[in-house]
Amino acid sequence: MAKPLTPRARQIVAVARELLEEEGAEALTMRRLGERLGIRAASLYKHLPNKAALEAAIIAVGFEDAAAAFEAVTGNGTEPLDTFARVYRAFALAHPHLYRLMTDQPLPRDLLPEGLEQRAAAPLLQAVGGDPARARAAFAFAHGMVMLELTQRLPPGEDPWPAWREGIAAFRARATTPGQRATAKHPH
Amino acid sequence: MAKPLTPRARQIVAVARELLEEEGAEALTMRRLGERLGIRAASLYKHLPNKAALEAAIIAVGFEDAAAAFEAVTGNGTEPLDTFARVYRAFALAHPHLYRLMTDQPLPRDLLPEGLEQRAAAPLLQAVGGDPARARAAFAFAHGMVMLELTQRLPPGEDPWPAWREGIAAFRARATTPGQRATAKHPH
DNA sequence: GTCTATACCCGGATAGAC
DNA sequence: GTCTATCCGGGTATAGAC
Repeated sequence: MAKPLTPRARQIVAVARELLEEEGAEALTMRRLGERLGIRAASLYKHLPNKAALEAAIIAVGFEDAAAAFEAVTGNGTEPLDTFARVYRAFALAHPHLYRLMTDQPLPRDLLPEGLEQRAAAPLLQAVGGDPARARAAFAFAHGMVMLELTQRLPPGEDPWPAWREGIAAFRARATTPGQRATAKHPH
Repeated sequence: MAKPLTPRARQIVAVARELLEEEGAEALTMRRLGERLGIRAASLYKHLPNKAALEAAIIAVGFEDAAAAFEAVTGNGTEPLDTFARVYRAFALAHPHLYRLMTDQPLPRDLLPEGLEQRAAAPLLQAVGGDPARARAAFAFAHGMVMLELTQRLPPGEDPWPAWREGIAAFRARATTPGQRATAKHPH
């Protein structure tokens, strides 16, 4: 799948990422990208087969960056789920357009390096104790919070952290699924 | 703000919604909409000022439908948060393109009827017991789960319900925010 | 590896006649 | 309230010369 890129192609992808991050998804066109590189849009096709490949390459570096950000803080002694949430949020809000490109559509898995998805997902799975369903639920929460922030769905000017704390606590507090009502387990 | 629509404009919006739901956001153009109505795209501007107004009107009816769906099941005896989750998910998956139009961008609040947002949000606030932070966290979870499903981010072919149950349980189990660790308050 | 030229398609919106 | 004609912009991508 994921064909390796030439050095020149990698450079083009790096500039494309800048363009995306600075001006948004609508600005990411072959023409505008050519402008930034000082060449014509047509010349790009000597380096990348089409726009989908360009986007897939940007997505791939995005996941690599995100995975690296997680790995940089694992095992630093802080509470794992809290740490995950902070790093996840920081990444998304620092790169909103990149984040949306990475999450808005089905992953072009056939154009992505093998194992990249798992690598990026591993820290959360560990943070919630290894249960995949719990990990997915916590991931949905984090993704949802970030999207609400990016789309300005929270009341304007309000601190999002109380909601973040609620979610972090919710996915940390219980050891396993309770049968029905609030019969919280005591840690002992 | 939200100017009232003429009956003809309402009909146009209804057809536009069909077009969106059946063919997706890229298909929602003034030309294609004109085709469905048997008129030219230019004629649409006699009824609606521009495309933004058309989208805002579609969003408004979407929220009205969603609010009605919640209100149809409130107080029917089932567990409130579970009920909310099921109705929320059912709406989003039944109208994926509409759902994304409603959530992908900041709300055009100045073009929407007064109070509509609150009306749609009320059922969840009640379901979590009235705490706004908790409600936002639970909403983020539901929104995130739906988006993961719509963007096919969950492992293909896997049942999403275990993750839904985890989240529902997570936001139901605790009574309030613990100070630091899982020192859940007892309901008394 | 870059260029020019071009094909082909699409979009939102306005003016003015009827 | 509909039409025609039009403006002006944008996009991906290919062919072939240099």
